[in-house]
Amino acid sequence: MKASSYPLFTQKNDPSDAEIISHKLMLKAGLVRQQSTGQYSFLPIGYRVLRKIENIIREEMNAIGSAEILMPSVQPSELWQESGRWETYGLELLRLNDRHDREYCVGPTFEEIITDLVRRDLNSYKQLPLNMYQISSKFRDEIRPRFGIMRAREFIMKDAYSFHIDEKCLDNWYQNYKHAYNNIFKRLQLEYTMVDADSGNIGGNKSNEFHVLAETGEDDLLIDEKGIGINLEIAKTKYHSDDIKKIVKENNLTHKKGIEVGHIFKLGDKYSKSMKLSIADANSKINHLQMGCYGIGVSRIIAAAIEQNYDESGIIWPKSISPFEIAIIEIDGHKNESVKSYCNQLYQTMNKNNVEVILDDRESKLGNKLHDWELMGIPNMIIIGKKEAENNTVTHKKRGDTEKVSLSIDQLMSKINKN
RNA sequence: CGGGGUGUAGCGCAGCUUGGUAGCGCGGCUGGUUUGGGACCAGUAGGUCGUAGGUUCGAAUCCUAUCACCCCGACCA
Repeated sequence: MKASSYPLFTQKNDPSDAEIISHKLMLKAGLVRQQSTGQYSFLPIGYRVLRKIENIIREEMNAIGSAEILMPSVQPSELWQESGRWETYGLELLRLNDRHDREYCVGPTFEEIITDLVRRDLNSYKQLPLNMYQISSKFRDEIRPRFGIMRAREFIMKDAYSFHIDEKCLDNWYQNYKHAYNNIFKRLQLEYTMVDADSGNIGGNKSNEFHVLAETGEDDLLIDEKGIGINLEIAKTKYHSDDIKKIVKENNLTHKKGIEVGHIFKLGDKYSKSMKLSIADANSKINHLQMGCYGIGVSRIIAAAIEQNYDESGIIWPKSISPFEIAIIEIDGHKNESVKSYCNQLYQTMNKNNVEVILDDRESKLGNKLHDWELMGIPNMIIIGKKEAENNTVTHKKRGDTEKVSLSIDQLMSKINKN
């Protein structure tokens, strides 16, 4: 990509309607723009980050044998009436009618759709277990959306569903997903924790939450040194406050704030029962299927990652989700043909080596360009002017470092390949 | 839904109390001088002041209604 023909939307002034740092920086760095309350468009830089996160999730889902699908987001009321949630889900469910006055809702979650999908096509227990996931927008008509993309009405979620002949199989797969989730959050390079949790409106009897730790988190967590812990809200329902104090002392737990970015549930037969999804097992005994569901707030992870990684200059992306690996910053290329062609050459080399690079060939001053790429959080900046073009070197500056290092192109490439 | 607040140029804001037909900074464009961390000078474009109605000779300003957005709370991934 070349910046001269790539839509960037950085701003110099702080946006007025943002409170928390991630929201401010996402607007300022031009990752998103608000469309209406709780709804955002992803601009090129923001969408690249989203895609990076999606791909990590995809790889780990595929690795445990969960298959990607895509389901329609406008869902008929009949299925929701069958599960009982047409009544119980409340105002958060956005309902609408089509031209024939048939009732629909915009999917906040997809248990009904996938249960219906599976019951139509499942013929034998031998086809089990089934594991499928999708990455798509969900709509929840929140009472009060806030903090930008953190609590949006329309957001991107990965939702996986599993179907099993018995609880033992569900338990195994629950562990598989747990494992995959740990891999995902490790690869995202975020400081996170997994806690026991309540399963809320979704139902079932066992669930775990994954939280990214950040000051601005909305959840209160009690965590030990290994980063394992419990959601305080859940602890309160299970224990008396005196007992909680005792547990905190005995286990040396500390209070931290978390942003919930993942939640996995054992649903049991909640949906298979209400929606009549059953099958004969090896003994010809008819069983309701055991189900699990596994969510990750993909778009929320962007905000969570920023809450955890920023400084006064802007975002500092973990390498795994940075929109670009490297920004080549050309100094006055429009006035200096040798600088321009030298940059171009380096840019081509990087492209050939599959380095995710953007060449800043805009007619703008060095300071402005550096400020932009620091704001956008690009981990590596390569500065090239007359000096570098003449000496066949590059100047490398890492995001967050103050000093700049002069390198040969070979040194630079091997440095990149090492990472 | 209860409480608080804000809508004026692409972004950030002033003007409103005390009505006289809109201004500042940043950004944009043009020209020149600069040039290795947000340059300077000159010029220039861009707003029916959220919307509708009312009061008035005259409304960004006063009154009424309405919409949108932000923050706190209940709720929630």
